[in-house]
Amino acid sequence: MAANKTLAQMFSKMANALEFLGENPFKVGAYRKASKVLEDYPEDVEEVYRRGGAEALMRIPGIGERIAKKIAEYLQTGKMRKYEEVISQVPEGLLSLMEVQGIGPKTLKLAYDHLGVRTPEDFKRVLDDGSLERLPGMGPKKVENIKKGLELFEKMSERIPLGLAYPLVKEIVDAMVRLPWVESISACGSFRRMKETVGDLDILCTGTNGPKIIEHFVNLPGVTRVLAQGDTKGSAIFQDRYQVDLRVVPRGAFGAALQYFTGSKQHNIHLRTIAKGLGLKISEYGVFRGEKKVGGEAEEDVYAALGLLWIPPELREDWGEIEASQSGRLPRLIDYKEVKGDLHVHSRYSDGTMTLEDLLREAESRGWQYIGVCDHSQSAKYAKGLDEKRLLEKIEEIRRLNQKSRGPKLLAGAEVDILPDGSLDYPDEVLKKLDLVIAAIHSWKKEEDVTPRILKAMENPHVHIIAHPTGRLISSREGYRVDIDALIERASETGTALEINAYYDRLDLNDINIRKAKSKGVKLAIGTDAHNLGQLWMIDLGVGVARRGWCEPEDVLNTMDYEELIRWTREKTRSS
DNA sequence: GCCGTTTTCGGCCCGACTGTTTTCAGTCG
Repeated sequence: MAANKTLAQMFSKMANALEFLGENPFKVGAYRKASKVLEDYPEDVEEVYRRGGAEALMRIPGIGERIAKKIAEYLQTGKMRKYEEVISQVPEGLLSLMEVQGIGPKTLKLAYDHLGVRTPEDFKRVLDDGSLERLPGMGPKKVENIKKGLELFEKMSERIPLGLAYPLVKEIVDAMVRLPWVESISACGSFRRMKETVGDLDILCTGTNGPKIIEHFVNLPGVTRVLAQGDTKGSAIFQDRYQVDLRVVPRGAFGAALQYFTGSKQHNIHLRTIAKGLGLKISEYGVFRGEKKVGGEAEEDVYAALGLLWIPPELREDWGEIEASQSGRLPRLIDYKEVKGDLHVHSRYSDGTMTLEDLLREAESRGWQYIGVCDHSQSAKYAKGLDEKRLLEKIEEIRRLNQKSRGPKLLAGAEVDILPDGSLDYPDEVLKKLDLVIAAIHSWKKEEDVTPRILKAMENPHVHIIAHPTGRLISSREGYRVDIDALIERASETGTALEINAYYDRLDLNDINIRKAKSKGVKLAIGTDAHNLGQLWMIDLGVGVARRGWCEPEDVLNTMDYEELIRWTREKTRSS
């Protein structure tokens, strides 16, 4: 998939450069769209091209004849003449400033033409020495705004893992909903879509006293800086890191505004295009036919006006959900409440802090039927992996507790290392005694392709699930080298489930790969990988990405009852 | 540059906000 990312970056840079050069804005938009599409495209374009040439590339939405040709040129020669030509006309470093709030192509061009600005350093200089301020169309306020934007950019340039923002947003919403003036409130944006990382956090509410609501908001505990405070909009930085915007809208427009601010941008553009064809206009204020408002209080209005079924936020990426809604083929997504247990946690036996009793109590309070206790295996020394003797002790304790428990049960499990030769870290006689076996790669050599190891592990009938299949960490590492398509294929053949590791920094598999796996009939298993009680809530993150991957209840093991699940594991072992 | 049950040409989502202007340009979401 490396080519997808590289090409996406090239087209994005070209879009910026062309915009700077004053090209037709729609051409700029076309490149930008192509970039976006490639970035999210679930298949390797190199593969698409190999299979069907430029023709096949053109079947990707947003890729036409010209861009397909450019992609083909790049894949064949490793170069793209048009790219080099365009980039050579602009100072590359300067354009990176376009990511800063308040700086756009026109401002950069102005500084470039009049002041000879060529680098970000040049730009900062003319910002400080007053020469930018004196140019036509500029002024003290604009300069001040750009300075603020730069400061903010340097401090918070990276996107935030969803799981870090999640508790904060819940807390803010909980605090706000208690105010007497607030009627309804909801987070929106990529947060509501459960995207694995989020940028700004947007919260929307209706109420009777906008100024009061905003005032309360910017004074919440945790606010370290107030960026804006008006009658209907407030913006604040929490904990020196999270920018949260709150908007108050009229009750009659709540649905339209929620739809609008939830996005994604591509999804909304697509909807508006359809609306236009029907002689309707959709905005954050409602659905309009001419001057007449025909809907907007509920989000469903917006979709209904276009002849569409309401689309769950997690699907709104313009990945085919609009077409699915049109034809009545939207998936019946797994619901957050349908999960009956967690399939991957660590107890005190290995490197967790929870006792087995803690886990039973936690399961009970969550209304779960089971928790899979999957401690590390013997070669995971760093994580206090269990040797066979300790493992047998653990199994015994679980059996004893289960007999006493009239409510939830624990599954005697293990997260077994896949050794360098693809064999497992316990012999089959031991694996046989477990309810649940999750196999995982935890150590690999740099540059090593671990695909053969995982494929071999899947041949073992005792393995039920492959843990965190790609090994990526959202904030810090790309993951090991692995052919995910081959994994999915073999998982499908052997009936092995793939994990959706719900730990906030993993979310592995991710949405795109989940959707691929689902389409091949592979079962998914959600596990939080929790090591303490404060991490089990992340199961919701796992369900969120499962929903983003179009999962229905029957695609996910965690929707099974306890007996059903045990039956599935035994069946899996027997039939492989 | 893309795209087509309104078009192979002529559209392309669209409104708010801000600041700099006296009617609009740039930027954002």
